[in-house]
Amino acid sequence: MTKNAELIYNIICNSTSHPTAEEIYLRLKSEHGRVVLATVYNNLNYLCEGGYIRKIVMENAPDRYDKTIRHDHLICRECGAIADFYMDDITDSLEAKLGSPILSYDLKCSYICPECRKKLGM
Amino acid sequence: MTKNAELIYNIICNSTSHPTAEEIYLRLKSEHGRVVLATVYNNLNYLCEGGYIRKIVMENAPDRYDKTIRHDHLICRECGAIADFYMDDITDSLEAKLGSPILSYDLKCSYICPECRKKLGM
DNA sequence: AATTTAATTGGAATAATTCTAACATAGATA
DNA sequence: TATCTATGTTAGAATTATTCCAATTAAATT
Repeated sequence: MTKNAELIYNIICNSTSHPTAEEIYLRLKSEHGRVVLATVYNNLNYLCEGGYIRKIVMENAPDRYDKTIRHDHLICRECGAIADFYMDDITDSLEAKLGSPILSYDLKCSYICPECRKKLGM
Repeated sequence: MTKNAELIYNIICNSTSHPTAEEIYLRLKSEHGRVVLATVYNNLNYLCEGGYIRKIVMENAPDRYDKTIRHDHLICRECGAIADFYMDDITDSLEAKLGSPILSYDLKCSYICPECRKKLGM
C-alpha cells in the first residue's frame, strides 16, 4: 500500500465522521503538504476495491467513506448528518430468504437526528 | 398532479425495471412526443417529495426510480442489475434498537445475479 | 376573453468524479 | 553507482448527472 493510500486509510479509520473525498483531501493537504484531489480519488477507489474501506453513497451529496467493521447508518432527513447504528447482522436471514449467498448488504435508516428534533420542537 | 407527472408515475408503477430519468425521458418522448429531460427531473422530484415514488441511489450510476410498496433490493456486483427482494419489514426492530422512530429504511444487498453466476461458471 | 398561476422548455451552469498525459519517484537491475 | 522500469502523483481537461433560470406555453380563474 502506498504512502498516500495508508494516510487516507488512517484518516478514515481513526475518524467517526464519514468524511467525503474533499474533506480527506483538505486534511491530507494541511497535514502533509502537496496532494491533489485526483490522488485522493485514486486511493479511495483502490481502498474500496481492496475492501479496506467502504463507500457510503449519499442522496444529493458527495459520497462518504467509512471503516469496514460491520454496522449500519442513520441518516437525518433534515440535516443529512450520518450516524453509526449497530444492528445485529442479518446476513443469514437474507441468504435464507434468497436461497443463495449475498456478498454484503447496506442498511440506511432515515430518521430525524436529536439536534433537528430539538430545533423542530419535537 | 399534472399530466406529465401522472405519465411518469404510471411508467414507474407499471414497470419492474427501476428506470433512470433518462429511460423515462426516452419512453415519454417516444410515446407522447415533446418532453425535455428537465421536465422529467422536475416531476421525479415532485413525485419523490410527495411520497408517490421512491428514488434508488446507485453507486457509479444514475439514480433509479421505483414504486413505494415496501420492498428491498438486490444489486449485482458484476453487471449492476437491480432486482426486487421482499424481506419482512424490520422497522419495528430498528425502532426498538434505536429507541426512537425512524421514517423509513433502505436495504440493498450486493450479490451476483443468476445470469452473471452462469457467465462466471459459478 | 382577460388575467393570473403553474408547468414546460431550452440551454446554461454546477458539482462530483473520472480520465489522460506528463512528470516524479522508488526500487530493481545492470 | 547509474539507469531502467514500474508505479504513483499531478494538473487540468472531460464527462455525467442533475439543477437552475429565464422565457414560453398551457391551464385555471375571474
